[in-house]
Amino acid sequence: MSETSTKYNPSATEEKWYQYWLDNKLFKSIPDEREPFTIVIPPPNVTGVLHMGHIMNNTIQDILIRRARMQGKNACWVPGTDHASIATEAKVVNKLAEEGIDKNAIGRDEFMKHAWEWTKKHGGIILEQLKKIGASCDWDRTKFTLDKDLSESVIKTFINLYNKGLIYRGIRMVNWDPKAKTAVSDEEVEYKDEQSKLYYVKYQIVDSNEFVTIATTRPETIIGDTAVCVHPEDERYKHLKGKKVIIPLVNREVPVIFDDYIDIEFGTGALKVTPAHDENDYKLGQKHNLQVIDIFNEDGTISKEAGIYEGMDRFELRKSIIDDLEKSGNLVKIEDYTNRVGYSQRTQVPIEPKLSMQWFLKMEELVKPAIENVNNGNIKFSPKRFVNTYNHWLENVRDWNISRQLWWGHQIPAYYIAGTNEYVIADNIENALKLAKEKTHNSNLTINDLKQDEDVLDTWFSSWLWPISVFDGIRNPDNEEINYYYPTNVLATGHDIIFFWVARMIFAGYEFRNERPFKDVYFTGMVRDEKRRKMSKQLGNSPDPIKLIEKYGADGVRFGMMLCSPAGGDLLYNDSLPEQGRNFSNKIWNSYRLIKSWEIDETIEQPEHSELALNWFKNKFHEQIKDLDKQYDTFKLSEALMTVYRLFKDEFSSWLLEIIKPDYQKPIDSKSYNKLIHIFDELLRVLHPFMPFITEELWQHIKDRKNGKSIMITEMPKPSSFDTEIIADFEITKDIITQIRNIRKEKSIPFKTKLKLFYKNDNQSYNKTFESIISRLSGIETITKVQEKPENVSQFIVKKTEYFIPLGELIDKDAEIKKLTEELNYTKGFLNSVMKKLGNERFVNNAPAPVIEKEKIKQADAEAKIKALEEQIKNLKKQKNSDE
RNA sequence: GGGCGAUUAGCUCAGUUGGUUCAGAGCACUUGGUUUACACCCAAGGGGUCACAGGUUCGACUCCUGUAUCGCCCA
Repeated sequence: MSETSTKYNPSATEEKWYQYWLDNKLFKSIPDEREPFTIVIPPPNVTGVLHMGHIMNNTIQDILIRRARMQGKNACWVPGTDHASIATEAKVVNKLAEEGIDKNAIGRDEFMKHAWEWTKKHGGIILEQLKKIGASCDWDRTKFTLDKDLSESVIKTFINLYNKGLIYRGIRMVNWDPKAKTAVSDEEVEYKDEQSKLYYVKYQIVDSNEFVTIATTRPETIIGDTAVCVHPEDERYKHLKGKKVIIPLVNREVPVIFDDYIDIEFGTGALKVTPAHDENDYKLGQKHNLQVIDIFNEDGTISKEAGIYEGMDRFELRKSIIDDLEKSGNLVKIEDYTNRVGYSQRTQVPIEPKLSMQWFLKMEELVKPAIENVNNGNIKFSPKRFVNTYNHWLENVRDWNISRQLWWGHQIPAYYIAGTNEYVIADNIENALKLAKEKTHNSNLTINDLKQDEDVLDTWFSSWLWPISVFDGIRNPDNEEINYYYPTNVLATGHDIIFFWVARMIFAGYEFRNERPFKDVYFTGMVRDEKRRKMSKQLGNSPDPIKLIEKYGADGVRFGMMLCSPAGGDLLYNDSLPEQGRNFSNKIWNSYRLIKSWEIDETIEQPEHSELALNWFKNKFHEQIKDLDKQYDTFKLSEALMTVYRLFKDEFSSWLLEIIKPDYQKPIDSKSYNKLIHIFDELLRVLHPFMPFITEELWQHIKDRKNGKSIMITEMPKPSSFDTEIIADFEITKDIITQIRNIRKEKSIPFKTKLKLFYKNDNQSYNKTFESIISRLSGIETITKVQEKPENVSQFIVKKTEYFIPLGELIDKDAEIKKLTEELNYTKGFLNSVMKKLGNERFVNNAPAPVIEKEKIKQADAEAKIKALEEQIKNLKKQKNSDE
């Protein structure tokens, strides 16, 4: 690209360098003697598209992996995708529906063909998009959770856990998604507050004209009622002991039962009991031996068992049944009521609690090492507070429903034996047959007598193995790769999947490797818009990341995402973020242009100011990268970026370059130039993890680089010792320069007009080191020490030194007096507060000596300053009077 | 209903074991600038009773208790 353009053009360089990195296999990792640094990507849904959350999450991972690589570690970032059972199946079902094809009509095998076709067509797009932001994944390692090796790992794991007695099959109350027609886990249910109604319905008591009134939010389920329950202590209902009531409409007689589970205060104190469709009712049903009537089909329509309303939709039923209850005179009243309704996370339809035959994984023992090792710090969470959430969940976790009534996924390796109630668990049908023959003692069985379970495993039952299975550590537990790369170093993921994924990976790690899966977990927040709303397609508030990259450059977008994403906190996105990133890219670009524009002259001496400034910057640089390392190590990446940003923009561009910059059309000495190039090189390296493309582009430009070389594999600058005094002195120098610039501005004195600077200080603390820099940056021709203040000067004080700039007639004495008086008053107030502290006997007696010492220094400084200010004001007033 | 966390400048956030590098950063804002690297720029500046009320302490943004508001997780 043209080096003369004042604007950096990202699109021209990004593709070039990404391809260069790929061509030179710079992302590739194979085990060697170096220390490994491993990250496994949170696998996005295979048919998903990149959104802002992915950008943030993967930028973080890329920053960490690029830094590790530059620290000489063997950095390995494993990419891949997740088959996302329910989400992908839903997409394929929809697509087929549009073509008029019904899933069940075509059957499992045919459906799977369509699903694979869909996956091949849409799969992997997201990985291509990740390349656009510069993700340095080892693409040769790309995995998919339905790959042969990963699938075998899942099946092997299932068999292993089954044989250990940790997996069982049984009828349980599950969260039923009537749209996807599958059970979902507790974690896949989202609860929402809803304005609904509380219906009061009266049930007639058998052999009586009396009624009992119950309150319910779900009148439609009364057709599945098998009891009415009241509290044993409730005086209102004691006479109902041993009685039965008649369910309206269905006219079934059911018992009145007594249980202290009932909340006497709620509604009428009488509860209808529907064991098939409510968790608590189910428990009551078991306790009191109640009949269970499942009134719903798997699609949410009314079942034959209900007796009436068969085939009606559940929402239709609610309307009908209210009408019917009203007609029959059983509806007493309706009240407004707010209750929480569970929705399926995937399909967003209300969940129906339903009894169903499912496979479960026992959690109790499995989670113990997971709790222990997070709490003892073997696995660190950033931010720490997520440990509480994590503990709370694990301590109350219920058995994991791992079966799904879907086809897209790992089919459960259970084989039912025809003519029996037996089944066997095996990795393939041949082995299943062997086991079946043993189990039944029937050697005549054939494959045709076996039928594999129709269900597939929960998607998370494959992703919980991800850090192990991508290195084939399940099938070959002692292979070189798993031994080298595992445990991984950092997991960077959203806190919304702490239970779904993070916790499960942790206990999987201990169960299958007896080792943590990662050392650190960095939880990211969610990307929201400025109004804190979630990014969503419906709201249209989610920008297309690819368009952003085109507009602001990948580096600009990365910069913007990292500018303010505290661990665990949400990122409020708006376009000014990548805009800042783009502006910064441009700043870097122009710094390079400036340096490259200079002609180098070997013969000229290095000016003093350049030597001093370069030496100062070296110290400043090491001070800053020490902070930087600390920020990285504590995962404060936004702060780390800010450190680098300010180091480059303020210290390097605004101070160092301004000092070094030769006069117009003059050459630069070669010594300064070479040092500056070295500094620029180091800055680019420090910047590289955040902004990989522009840093590569410029790194390749500043010197001749051999083909195949890359900033990616250079060494990250390491902090070394630095001189704090030089840094502090330079800060004072900046202060002086700023004061002089202010005087110029106040008096409208152009920079070209040279000024003289005088200073007066009675003590010896004055440091002359940076005088040449003061001269250069503030247009001062001489700096002279004086014993007495000269006349007609503008003045200021930095530390204990007074400075004067003679301005002749430009001096407005009244304004000077006013300025000085304001400062005097402030300093007096300050001294006052210090004296108050020192006058407090209890402070002097109790505070530690260094603290008191500091206060005394403050006192002395303030007193000296007050004295000087008073002197100055007095003199000015005297001069003013003599003028008049 | 239970738990966790927050409340600091107009906005988004830092503030590490109580004490002058503790009231900070970036953006935004105001003012000035045709200083030939960059207006996607430079320089300077204003702006906060650290949610509120108590307490501990010589001393509290920091520790404790309570109140209010908000957010998240779980039932």
